Amino acid sequence: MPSQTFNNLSDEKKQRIFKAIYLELVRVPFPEMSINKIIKNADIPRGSFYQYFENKDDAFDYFVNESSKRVKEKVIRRINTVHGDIFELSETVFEEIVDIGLNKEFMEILRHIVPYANMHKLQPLSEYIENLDREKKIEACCALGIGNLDIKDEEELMDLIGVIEALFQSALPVIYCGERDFDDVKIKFKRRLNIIRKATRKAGV
Amino acid sequence: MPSQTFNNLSDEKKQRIFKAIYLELVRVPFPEMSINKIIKNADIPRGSFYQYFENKDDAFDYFVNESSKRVKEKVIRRINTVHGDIFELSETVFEEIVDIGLNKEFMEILRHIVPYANMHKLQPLSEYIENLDREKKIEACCALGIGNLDIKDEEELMDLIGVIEALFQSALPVIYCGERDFDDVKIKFKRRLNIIRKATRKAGV
DNA sequence: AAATATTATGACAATATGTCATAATATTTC
DNA sequence: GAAATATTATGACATATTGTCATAATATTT
Repeated sequence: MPSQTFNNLSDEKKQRIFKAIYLELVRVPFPEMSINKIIKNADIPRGSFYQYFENKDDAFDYFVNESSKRVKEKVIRRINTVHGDIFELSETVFEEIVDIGLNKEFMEILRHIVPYANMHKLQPLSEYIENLDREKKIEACCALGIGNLDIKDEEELMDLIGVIEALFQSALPVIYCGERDFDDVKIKFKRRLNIIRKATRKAGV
Repeated sequence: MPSQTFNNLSDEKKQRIFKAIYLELVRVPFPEMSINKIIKNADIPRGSFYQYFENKDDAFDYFVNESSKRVKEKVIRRINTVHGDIFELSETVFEEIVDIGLNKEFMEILRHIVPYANMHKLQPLSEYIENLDREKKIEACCALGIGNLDIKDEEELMDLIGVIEALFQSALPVIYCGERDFDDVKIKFKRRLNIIRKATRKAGV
């Protein structure tokens, strides 16, 4: 974790450092990420870097967390627009993420990050749900349309979300690691999602 | 990919180098893996290493491929012992893999490898099935008990296997990255697996 | 045995990382 | 508002790492 010293920094400086790491990770994959290049990009002395971060991993962690925050927020906001169907939500979000691949710079940085990032950080939905309090949780379940599904309790809900997120996890690297046919990836994801959909369909509906 | 020069090497030497990489990856996670330590372990000069492998990644790739070969073979053999139930097969294999975590050295090396390995290489079943010829494929489907499931064609079969492998992918890092309660992990996997099982149950059975 | 191809070798340049003593700046205390 | 204390900044340095390359050793072919 970044040090308290780092957290105390002005937003401008923090932003500058974030941008510097970003630039470096557009250039090379994480294992080749150079602290020298980062401090040069951010225009801070070497010693400062080590006052802010424990080491390379720490800086990378910070960067991934910070970035995943933004994705997470996007998904959370989306929950309330695609009302009442967790599967439709998943499909939409997946397609959006795939389409990010159309942006060359984004594609490149994801290719340089995803294989090295702790996958847990890329599971925004379950983390979000788990951290809600009871009342908010029920609200979220409504928004996700859980009521229409054959799901008994909270445990089953988390399982369902876990399975869907596993599908994300398994499908995304395919793109960031070379697959060119985005439509095919989308269709494949949809088919797999349908298996889960089928499993949670209420009898007689 | 390792060079032809490397492939031409005697089995003894190849084995020595494999072991040297193994030792290094027991010591530290992939990003800190030191070529210096490897050549010292393997007792080969620096120049040789670079004659065998392009770079660090290349050596790591070789190591992961070589290792995954063994897991793959184990799974393939298992297909023919656990007859007629792909879900039971999955469950058994999963439990076995989790129990590997009981061996401290294994636990450590997996922790140092899994997060950095290309996950595709850890999907032995779909790769195996896809590479079979028509006749052998039907045979394998029988062994896996596909006939008892609500599956129409080859595409649906590959989807099913894909989903199950996604569950593996998503569950395993949990162990190798710190989770201590192995039983809980197994139960969670089983529950998720049951969702898929439910989805592929033939109507009226 | 000469010629050719393959493999082995380790010194080297270039670059990296993490440490540390010290300087600069803020903040608190009296 | 000056002294004392805490926080942050700084860059030289020791140490380590990577990938290259010219050359030596060994195998194989002619």
